[in-house]
Amino acid sequence: MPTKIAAAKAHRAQPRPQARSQSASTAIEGRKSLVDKAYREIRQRILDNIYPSGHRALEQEYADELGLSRTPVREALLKLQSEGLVEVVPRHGARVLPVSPDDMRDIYEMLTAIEPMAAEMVARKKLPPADLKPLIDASRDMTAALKQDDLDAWARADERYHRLLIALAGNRLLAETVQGLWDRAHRARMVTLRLRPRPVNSTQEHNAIVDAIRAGDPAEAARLYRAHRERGSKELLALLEKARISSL
Amino acid sequence: MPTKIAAAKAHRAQPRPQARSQSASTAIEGRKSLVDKAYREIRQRILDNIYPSGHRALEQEYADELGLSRTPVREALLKLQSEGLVEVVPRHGARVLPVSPDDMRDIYEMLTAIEPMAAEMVARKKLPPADLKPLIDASRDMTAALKQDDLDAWARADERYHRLLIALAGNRLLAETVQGLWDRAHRARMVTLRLRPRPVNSTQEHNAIVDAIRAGDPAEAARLYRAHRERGSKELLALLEKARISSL
DNA sequence: GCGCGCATTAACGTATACATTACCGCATCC
DNA sequence: GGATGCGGTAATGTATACGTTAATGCGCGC
Repeated sequence: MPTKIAAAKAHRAQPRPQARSQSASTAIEGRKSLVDKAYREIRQRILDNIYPSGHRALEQEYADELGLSRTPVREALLKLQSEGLVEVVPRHGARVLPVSPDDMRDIYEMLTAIEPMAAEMVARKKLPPADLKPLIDASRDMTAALKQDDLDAWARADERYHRLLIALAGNRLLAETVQGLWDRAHRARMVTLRLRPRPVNSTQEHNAIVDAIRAGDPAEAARLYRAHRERGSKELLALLEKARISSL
Repeated sequence: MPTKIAAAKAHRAQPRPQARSQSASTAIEGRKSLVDKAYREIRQRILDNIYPSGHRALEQEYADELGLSRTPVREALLKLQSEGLVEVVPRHGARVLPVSPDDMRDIYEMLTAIEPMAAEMVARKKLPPADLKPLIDASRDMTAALKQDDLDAWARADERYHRLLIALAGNRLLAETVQGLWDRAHRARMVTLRLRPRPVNSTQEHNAIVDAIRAGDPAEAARLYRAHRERGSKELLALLEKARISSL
């Protein structure tokens, strides 16, 4: 076997010196992989609009921003692409995908199909009240947030409510699919949150759905949830249209 | 800028000499990326049962079999994981995911939620008969295949029917989601195809759904489709249970 | 004889090296 | 003036290097 000599070469990228072994510093808390860190960080920045719709950057640029090498960043971007949040274009970097009203319509059609089914399944289980407690809490938090005009808190409780409900259905595939759809629609929801009247209807509807579930009435739970989704969807799309928003 | 010297070092891994530049040999035909090659090859081997359900191998082993390095293989495996075909377990390699009856239940619950919605949307469109022609053809092919006891042809026409119907709904997200679900369930469907009575009901139900769509009756189309899915799902799961099939 | 802990090792996660190649600008030609 | 082709450059895709760590087996203590 020939001895391999890697000759010294000038290279394009500036020699970013990088602390390699940081095991002593981050002791317990930072246990996750760097792929995961990159994934979560980039995802969060997209959802928080730090990387706004259309934002585009090269793999190396994301890597520099996060203090990582390209490898984990690349894997994270591929995952985000599979979830529909970014688009990786070979020589142009990864672009944060805009969401058009048409996209929103598609997303809400899917949610209108899936979420009522989840509610139906939960109602059919006739769960003990203890299991429904977190759902009821979320519902109550929505009411409270609304009373204080804290729209962000309201939105958080809303998301929590839906996430809990979906989880109770006991179908992981369904839960993950719905979560992905919510992620895609997140920015649009945040924008329209302040363009629309106070979400009093939504909050009442959530309570009604919980009631139907507690009563063990699957058909009614599904019907109410579907009505909830259809109303919300219609309002949202009308808002986008009225505000002449062509993409978010 | 400091000149960087990479010193020659001994390394643990045996030096698997690898033809690096093969641009002259594979001129035109092999245009795809190696990630894509790995992805397609591994996927095909899974579908062809060359890598049967439960098959497990290390990244390096897949790489050796395909004559690639770990990098593209790893990306391909991650993609296959996101599609639900394999599971990557950190120190145990990538395992071809068995599909359990529980998995089938989850998949069919999703389909039961989504597909009736698609039928409803199609019915609401009141499409001209010409657009429904392919659907009707597929339906007719199913009847014909059944008459000839050609179960494979029947299954193909069945898949075609559903794919067409889904496509007519005009929601790409929905279509892709459903297609992914069908793919996951494919192996199970193929196995049970010959364990069950001739699918006479299915075929009739398909015709009824087309009729409802032609009549422009969304509620009825959805109702029929849902009934179709629920019956099919129940039959399939009962079969798996009776045959004591714990995974496929 | 059994279980616990340490050493060994190999698989992975990550960083880095490097060849290829698409893209961009510029110069030349029509 | 505009199109076209060429060279330079930079971004990617892939290979490889390498540190960390989980799994495994063995020895020692009980």
